[in-house]
Amino acid sequence: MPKPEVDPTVSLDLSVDRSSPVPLYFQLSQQLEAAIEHGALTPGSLLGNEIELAARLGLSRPTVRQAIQSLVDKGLLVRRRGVGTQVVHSKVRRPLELSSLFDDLEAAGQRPATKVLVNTVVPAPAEIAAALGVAEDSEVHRIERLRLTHGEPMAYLCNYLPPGLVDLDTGQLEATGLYRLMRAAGITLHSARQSIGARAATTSEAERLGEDAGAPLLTMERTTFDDTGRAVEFGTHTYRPSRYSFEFQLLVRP
Amino acid sequence: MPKPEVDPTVSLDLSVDRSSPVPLYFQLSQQLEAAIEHGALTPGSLLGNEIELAARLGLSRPTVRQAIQSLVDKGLLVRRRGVGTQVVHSKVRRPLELSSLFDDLEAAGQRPATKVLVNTVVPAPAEIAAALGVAEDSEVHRIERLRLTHGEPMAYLCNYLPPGLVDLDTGQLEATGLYRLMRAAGITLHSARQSIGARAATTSEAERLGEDAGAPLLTMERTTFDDTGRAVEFGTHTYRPSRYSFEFQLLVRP
DNA sequence: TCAATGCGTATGTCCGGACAATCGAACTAC
DNA sequence: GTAGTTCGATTGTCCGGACATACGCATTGA
Repeated sequence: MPKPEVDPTVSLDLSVDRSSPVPLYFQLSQQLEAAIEHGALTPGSLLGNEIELAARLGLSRPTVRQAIQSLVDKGLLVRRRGVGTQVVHSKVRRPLELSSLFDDLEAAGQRPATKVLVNTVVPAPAEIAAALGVAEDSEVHRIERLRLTHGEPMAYLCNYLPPGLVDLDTGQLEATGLYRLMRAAGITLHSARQSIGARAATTSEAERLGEDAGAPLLTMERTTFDDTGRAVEFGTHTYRPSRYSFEFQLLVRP
Repeated sequence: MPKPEVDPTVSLDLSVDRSSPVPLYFQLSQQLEAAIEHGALTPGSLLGNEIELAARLGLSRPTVRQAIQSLVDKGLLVRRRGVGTQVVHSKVRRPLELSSLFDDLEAAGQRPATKVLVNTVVPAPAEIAAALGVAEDSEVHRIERLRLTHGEPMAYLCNYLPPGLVDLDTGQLEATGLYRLMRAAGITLHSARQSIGARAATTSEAERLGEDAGAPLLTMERTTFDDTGRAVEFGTHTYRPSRYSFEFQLLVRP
């Protein structure tokens, strides 16, 4: 007969600093997340009821709930009415984020390099104008980049940006990623509409990426919006499927 | 000189039914979402401050905040301290959900058809056993399906499931999607780890999908977890890129 | 033996209030 | 005229309590 699946309640030492400007619920959620990451809270273990937890920390229940809720939203915890809150099993981590290729590679220790092929201003073609929500033939930035790892080309990136948003210095573009430049320019990235497909490489694409003509390529088209809903970037990317694939984690919206 | 970008506060008739079992915050958020979808709340318009809104509806501010917060989480609204809450510009809609190919096609009016090629029980190969978190060579379900639209093959789906979770009737598999069967069996889908790539079709793959050998294929590998973190499904899918691409919307986690 | 009932427990929902932090605009001083 | 300041408006955070609802388990009944 298998053992019962619910681990016992775990008790660990949590504390909050009321003099800190960091919100209390955030302090708590960070400590809980660290405990989960660190293994102090094992998958399946119960978190102990909210009332008692609040009392132990000298917080109110709404504050504790807010901390727990943020972790539920991240997919780290599951609440069950009448049962309690428990840590999700398995190595289900890292929800899907609006990811930057540059950051992804750097996080993977790949030391990405970028070669800027084009950095200019052009009149917007119809399709790009529609995606960015600007007038056709109005001026937009156009940058083309080759992203390399270990000296080998990995992706070809073509991006369009509305004018005046960010200063596109070629040197900076080669040193860091586009998203970092945009964030540094005070743009709050909010959401993106993506489309991922595949197709056979044309001759020029193949040449750029060091593949044979007709080889399969992974393609991605993306329009990125800031927090007011303005389109701030449109890009078409092609990846060498032998060197890159999209990996992400989805959460079901309740 | 351009006009100021912030539209005036919009006032519309909202109401809640206290006798309904539907939570008040949910009633409100649904009405607001409908107003946004319907166009009564135009992009950029301010929602009016929370206090006054609460008073007008006879609700408390926390309840109103909960309603608004749920729409902020969905990406429909933006809060700005000292300014107010406004509707996001643009047609930024539909966040990314853990999607079912079957449902996606049906929503697109494609009338999907499914042909079950294999529906059997096999000893789990090492890779599948690891993904599902079961012992190697323990028994797992294996189903292979061909998904067609307009009589043409569109995708080849190979899935593995742990035993005992859901009753895999071939007739039902041809009539509906796997996720629907799982939900109907009481499984609460929670998250999935996906990997999307591309490669050239092998001879047998090409034959199955009606492509030429060497043609580019879009590939997807997915492990799905339920709300306790158990793996409940592992699948490898191949799509004809001329007939399918992945489209989704990402939200940035604040 | 097995099903129906009741109870404790935990989360879900909701209230009303308080103060802090931040933004934008009007205002003031130079 | 311009720069800095003040101030009103609005969301952000937090409290303490109340009742509703659902789940799991033990008890009871057939």
